[in-house]
Amino acid sequence: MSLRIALLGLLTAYGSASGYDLTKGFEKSVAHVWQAGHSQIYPELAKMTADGLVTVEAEGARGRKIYSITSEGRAELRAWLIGHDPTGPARSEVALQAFLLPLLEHREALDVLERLKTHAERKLAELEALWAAKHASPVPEGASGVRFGDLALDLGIRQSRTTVQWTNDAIAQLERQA
Amino acid sequence: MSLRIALLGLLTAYGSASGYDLTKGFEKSVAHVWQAGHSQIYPELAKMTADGLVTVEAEGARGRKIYSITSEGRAELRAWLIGHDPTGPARSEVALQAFLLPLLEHREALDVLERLKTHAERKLAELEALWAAKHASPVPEGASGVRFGDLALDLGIRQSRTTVQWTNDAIAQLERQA
DNA sequence: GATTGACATGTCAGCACCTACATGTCACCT
DNA sequence: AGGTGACATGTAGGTGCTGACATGTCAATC
Repeated sequence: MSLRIALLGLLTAYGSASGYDLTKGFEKSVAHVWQAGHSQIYPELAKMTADGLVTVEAEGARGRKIYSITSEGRAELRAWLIGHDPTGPARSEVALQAFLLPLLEHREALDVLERLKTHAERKLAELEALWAAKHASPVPEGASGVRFGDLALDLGIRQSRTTVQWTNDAIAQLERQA
Repeated sequence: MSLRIALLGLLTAYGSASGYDLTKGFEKSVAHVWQAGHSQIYPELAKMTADGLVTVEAEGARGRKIYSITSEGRAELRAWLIGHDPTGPARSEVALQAFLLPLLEHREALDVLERLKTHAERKLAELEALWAAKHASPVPEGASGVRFGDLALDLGIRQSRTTVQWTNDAIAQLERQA
C-alpha cells in the first residue's frame, strides 16, 4: 500500500512523470524513506491506472508514458496522510544484532559494535550531505510552508545521530566491563 | 534470512524450545526488534531442521516438538552476527508521512504531527515499561557480560525519544510559520 | 458431561518485494 | 557503420510475510 502512496506523492510533487522518472526519483529523493525498483514500480503504475488513481496523460519518445495523478488519486493520498496510523512492522537488522550481541565473546561484541558505528556514521554523513545539497539549490515549498522532504531528512539525520551515540555508549559500557 | 537468525538466537538463549514457545518469545522479548507469526515460524523451523541448523530433540505432550540448536546452527548464527552488514531496506511509514507532509494544509499537517507524536510517546512508554519489568526480575547474562536484549532495548528507547523530540520540534517549526 | 480457553501445529492464498532476464530506442562518439 | 551508454518498459521466478482456515489436545470450570 505504501508504495502506491509514495508514487502518488512523487507524482504530485513532479506534476507529471514517467515510470522511469519515478524510478530515478526513488533512487534520489525518497531513497532514505522508501525503496522500490523499476520492476515493482511499472506493474504498480499499471494497477493504479486500472484503479483510476493515475492516468497516462501522453506517450512520448521511446515508448515513454507520462503519468499524472487523478482527483481520485489525490483523495487516496490525502486520506492516507491524514488517516493512516504508522504501524509498519518492526524489523531492524541493527536492533537484532544488538539484541543477540551478548551471545558473543567480549572482544567479538566490541568488533561488531565498532562496525555498526562505522556504518551509522557513514549513513549520517550521507544524509548530511543530502541536506547540504538540498539547501544549496532552491526546492519548491509545499502548502504548509515546509520544503519537500525536509522534515523526513531531519528525522533521518536525528535517528542516525542517535544510533551513532548509542554505539559509542555501548562500546564504553562494554569496555568498562573488561 | 534474518528470521532464521532470530530463531537461532532465541533457541540459544532458551536452550531448547518448541515452535509455540518461540512464537511466544517473538511476541514478548523480540517483538520490538523483529516480528514473526506462527505461520512463518513453523515452516521455517521445518526448513532449518532439513538444513541441519536445529534438531527435534524430543516430542512432548499435545504434539509438542522440542527443538534445540545444532553446532551448525551455532556456527551460522555466529557468522551472521560477526559478518553481516546491516543493510536492511529503508522503509519507514513515519518517514514517508514526514516526507509528504508539505502536501497538506498547515492545519492538517499539524494534526498529523500531533498524531505521530502521540504514537511515538506511546511506544516510548511501552519500551520503558519493558525495561522496568526486565530490571525488576533477574535475567541471564551473555558471554560478554551484558544482559540479553538490553542493548537493543536501550537503542529502541533512544530512537523513540528521538522521534518524540522530532515531532515536538516539527510542530514548533510549523507553528512559527502560522 | 459440556463448554471454554490455553496449548500446539500446521496449510494456503495472496500480496510485497527482489534479482535477473528480455527487448527496444535514441544520441553521441569514433 | 558500429559501438557505447543513457533512456525506457516490461516479465518471470522465487522468497518473505500476512491473515485466514483447519485440526486436535488437555485442564479447568460450570
